Amino acid sequence: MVTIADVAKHAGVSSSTVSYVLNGSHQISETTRGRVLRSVAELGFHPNAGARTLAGRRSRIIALVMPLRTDMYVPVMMEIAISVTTEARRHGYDVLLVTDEEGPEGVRRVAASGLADGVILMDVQLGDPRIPALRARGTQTVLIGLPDDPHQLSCVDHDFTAAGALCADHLADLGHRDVGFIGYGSGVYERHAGYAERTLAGFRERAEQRRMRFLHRPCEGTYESTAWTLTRILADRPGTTGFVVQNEAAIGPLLGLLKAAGRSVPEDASVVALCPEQLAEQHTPALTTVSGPGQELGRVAVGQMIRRLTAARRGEPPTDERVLLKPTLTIRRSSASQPSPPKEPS
Amino acid sequence: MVTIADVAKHAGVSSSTVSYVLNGSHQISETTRGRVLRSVAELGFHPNAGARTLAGRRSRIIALVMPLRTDMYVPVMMEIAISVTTEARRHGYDVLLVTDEEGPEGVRRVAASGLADGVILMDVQLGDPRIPALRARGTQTVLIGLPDDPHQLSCVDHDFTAAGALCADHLADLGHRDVGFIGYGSGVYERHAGYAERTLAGFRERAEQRRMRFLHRPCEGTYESTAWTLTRILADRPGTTGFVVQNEAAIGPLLGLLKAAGRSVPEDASVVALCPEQLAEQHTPALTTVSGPGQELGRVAVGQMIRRLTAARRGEPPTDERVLLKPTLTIRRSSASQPSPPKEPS
DNA sequence: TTGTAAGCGTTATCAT
DNA sequence: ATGATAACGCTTACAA
Repeated sequence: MVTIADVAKHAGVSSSTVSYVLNGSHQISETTRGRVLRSVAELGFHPNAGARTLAGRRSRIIALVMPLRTDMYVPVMMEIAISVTTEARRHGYDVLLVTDEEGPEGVRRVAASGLADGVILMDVQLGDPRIPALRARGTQTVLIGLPDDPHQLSCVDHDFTAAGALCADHLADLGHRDVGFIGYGSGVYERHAGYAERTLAGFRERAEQRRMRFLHRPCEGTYESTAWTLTRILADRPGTTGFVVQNEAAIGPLLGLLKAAGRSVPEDASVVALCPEQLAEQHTPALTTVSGPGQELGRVAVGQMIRRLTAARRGEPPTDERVLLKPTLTIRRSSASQPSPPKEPS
Repeated sequence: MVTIADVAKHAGVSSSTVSYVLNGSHQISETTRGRVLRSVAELGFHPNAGARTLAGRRSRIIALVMPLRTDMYVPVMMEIAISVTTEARRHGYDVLLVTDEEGPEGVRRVAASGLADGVILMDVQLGDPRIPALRARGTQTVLIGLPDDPHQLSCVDHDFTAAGALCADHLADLGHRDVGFIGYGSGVYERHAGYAERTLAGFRERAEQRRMRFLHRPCEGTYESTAWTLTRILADRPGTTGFVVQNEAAIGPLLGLLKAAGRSVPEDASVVALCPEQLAEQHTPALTTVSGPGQELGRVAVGQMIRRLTAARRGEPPTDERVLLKPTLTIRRSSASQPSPPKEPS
């Protein structure tokens, strides 16, 4: 194994000088700097991670905690994991994957052992037990998702409220008066998953402002449950012409069912999907979507973490940032204006 | 921070004794063992990761290298990542997520710095440049996917050949004579992705044995490409009654198109999907599938890695294991026997 | 069975 | 701008 001492000898300097060059922690003359760097390359030196961590009191590792539960859309989680990893690398950090199978003890372990310098938590629940544990330790924490109490941590999430509102606006703009909101399975609402509740709230408020009537129905996403959901909506409000779908799994079934019911999209019914753009073109007709920037979530989270870590190292109090990413409406072919609404008394 | 010395003092023993208890590396009397463990719990001691790594010359971290490219089915990658992580934990290891964005340099860095004790590579390509780098360093390596040269490493994969054969057998058993194989996009075959080629080869061989005729057509998975693929198959072989779909994205479109074409499933056409069980029930009719155990892949890979690491630590040469996981045929409602094949001259 | 002490390879402090 | 040197907290021979 080639050590920093080997490099120092090869370059004819002391090992501290090598360390300075590699960490940029001191001013070093261009001459020696060049010599050191050449030696590093020539010998193929890779600083020992354990020694660095021990001596420097930081691991340059960020822990990313993933939910085991997968009612969240899996490709989205993956996208976040990858963007977190690549962004972390850009800042010289590596990412440790932690599942919450270990529960709160897992994050405690990686934080307390100094394995990770900070923790990014995905899919935060209301009253999440991991958060007090991290706060107590003073561990730098970033949340993807919004907590009840954002004190002492940073967080970033999609602006689901705005996403819901955007759906409502779009359908209202098109002249729809009665719309159905096909949500996630009821379990998701029972756990008070923030993304589901906020989307619905944003939609509800805007729908009311725009004087649309709407029915919200949970849906598990199977063909049968989608059929049942659609049937109920159409039974309760036969005049429904607009649909918002949040459960990705229900999109395919819904389109099939509408066609089967003789309602063609977008002529007789408009569908707006709350889903990643990527899925939009896989359906027929291509879906009008409201979606947030998936990659951005990971990038922003890492940025927040780096800032916290940097501040903490300088002895400054980290800033508790709170970012909501604006969603985008992309109009494709599954939504169209509702040409002749039956006249009704205002 | 509470150190091993604190624990030792609190328990009235030496720090090595604490270490022995925690690592199980020596016989320790039950009495002292109990006392040490109690002190550990009472003080909330978490051994410092950096120090352990430095002194023990191992990090207890396994690097998992994920492909950035996502033409592989994303939920499957996620499933592997999670099963690798949870299984690694059961053996006292953590998992470092590495994307191959850094290229071969990434794995080199992680291995050479001692950040990770071993590397698990997903989605291996023929002639993968990362493998020689790892081999040269003597880094313990496990592949998920089959390499051209399995020398000095272990590997595990689904038995795609068997999966292809299973599809052929099932359709042959049902009496189908003409079948269409709807594959991945042509890019996948051009890169010679092992899983695609092996599935097709297994299917082809068995189909020939069973005297079935078949057409293989690549398919990008969009509705349009699926329509085009189906049209071509039916134009070339109007008598086609069986379909094998490997591209998950094409399943939904295919079912829709068959229905639209007036061919009901399974009465007029059987569909067998090569996909995770999870997807099977989301479609109508529920899909007959041939699928491999997703979780198992991660588990086996970690098992292989642990064995390699253990052997290496003992100075023994690790065994180069090679495991292929048998797929399972699950008959659901999308396949049925072809009742009256038109008589043909044998 | 338990204790002593020598590393492990860096970083950081303090000189120069 | 560079160099000595003392931590950093644990593991592991070796000793007792």
